Amino acid sequence: MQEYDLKQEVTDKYSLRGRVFNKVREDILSGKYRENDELKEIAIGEELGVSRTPVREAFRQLELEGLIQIIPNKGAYVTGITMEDVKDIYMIRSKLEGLCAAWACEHITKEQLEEMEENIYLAKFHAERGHFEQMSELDSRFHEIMYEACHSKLLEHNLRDYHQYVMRVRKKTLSTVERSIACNAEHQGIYEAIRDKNAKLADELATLHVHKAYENMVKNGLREAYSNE
Amino acid sequence: MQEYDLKQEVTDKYSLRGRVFNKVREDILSGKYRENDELKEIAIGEELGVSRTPVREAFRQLELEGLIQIIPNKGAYVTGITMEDVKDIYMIRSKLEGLCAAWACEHITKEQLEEMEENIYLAKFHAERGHFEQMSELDSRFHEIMYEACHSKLLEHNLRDYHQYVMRVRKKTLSTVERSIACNAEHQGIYEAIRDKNAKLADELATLHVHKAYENMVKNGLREAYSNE
DNA sequence: AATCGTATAATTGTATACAATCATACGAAG
DNA sequence: CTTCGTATGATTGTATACAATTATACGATT
Repeated sequence: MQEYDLKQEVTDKYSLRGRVFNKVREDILSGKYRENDELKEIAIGEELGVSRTPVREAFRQLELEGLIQIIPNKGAYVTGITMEDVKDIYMIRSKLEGLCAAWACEHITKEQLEEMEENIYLAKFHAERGHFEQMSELDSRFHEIMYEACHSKLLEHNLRDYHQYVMRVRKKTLSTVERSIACNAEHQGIYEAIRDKNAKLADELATLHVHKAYENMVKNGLREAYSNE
Repeated sequence: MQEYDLKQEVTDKYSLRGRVFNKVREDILSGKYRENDELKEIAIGEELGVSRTPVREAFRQLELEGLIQIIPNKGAYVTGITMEDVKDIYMIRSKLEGLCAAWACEHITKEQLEEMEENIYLAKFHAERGHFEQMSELDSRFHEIMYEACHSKLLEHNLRDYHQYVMRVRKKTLSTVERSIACNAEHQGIYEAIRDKNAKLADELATLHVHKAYENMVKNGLREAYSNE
């Protein structure tokens, strides 16, 4: 698993296609490209200093991820994520994170448990002080540990994808001290359940955690969080 | 949504890349290519009478689907699906099909409900007579209707992907008269719950349905079902 | 003035040529 | 006999050329 990720990283770093893929993906998720924007192979290629070939290959991947839609002989158009999609993703994630937490009970390693504990400890510090950048990082990492610990490459892949999708939105959901503290407390609960090998509880708490995150986002105004400022 | 599917169909039919993608995907899922087989661009290209360019683009998509792994400057290797993966997929699907059924309660159309009813009626006929080919078709279609009816392009896409993944295995799970009849009865239950807008029940029944399918598969010997005869 | 058709430009689809990287085989040195 | 290094071949990565398709503009016709 680490091996695969390593390879992937190498690919992304050293192949032009990987660089194009990551760049365009980033630009779509960050909002640089907006819905229905047309992505032209030559333009993207020139911007990154590569020819059309790696751009095209990257486009095919982006299409499969659902970030762009390619109409044959016509062009590539940014699909974007609607508010409906965001809601759907949170609902799907709540189910899958529950499954993930339950599976993690069986497969998590001592090292992963220790990293979780450290993560929560550090997050407590930053949560109280409103260090939202660090909180976002720590939150991402907490979930990432769980994805790795569930020991299912399919579930891990699936959850990581969705996580990326809503990354931009998710950052905003941690932008209050109250939510940061509550979020970290929920992490603590999930951690303890996994540590105690209580799969049922871990499932419930992780499911609830994602629900809470979504509710908080809605409360704070999904519209503003979602639109590009 | 139909529009997208139509476009996709057109792409697959008329573009070389689409043809290559479908062909290789089919060959992997059908077991023609086995795990760790190396797929060479030139060989695949010659086999289908196309150049390397569309082959490479198809490979990038297959990589993202997780069906092959591309090692930079080395080659493309078939990943295959392990028995562990199959189990994971069924567990994931059981959760997501539940969600799908629940959402379908809100969004299903009269036409879709009618097609479900017809599907179940026809399946009863074939189930009792052991027409497994038709049963497999009908079963796929029943779930497909649900995917469309849930009105979430993300969930629909996700479930369809997994469905394809285990298609080959799934066919075998319907290879007894007893299971065919039980399966159809479960469909009937799900249909009625959706028809009555009982989301909670629909969720439970759909979740259980996938679990039952998996249990049946295990009982009938997952090993034989999975290996290539 | 409006509409249709054609010509031109722009863009994507595919094939091929070349560069870079990796695997293999063979021979020399120890 | 083993091992290392080099050379050769095979394969992938990228760029570019050409073909096919689509969009646009302009003029002719009604």
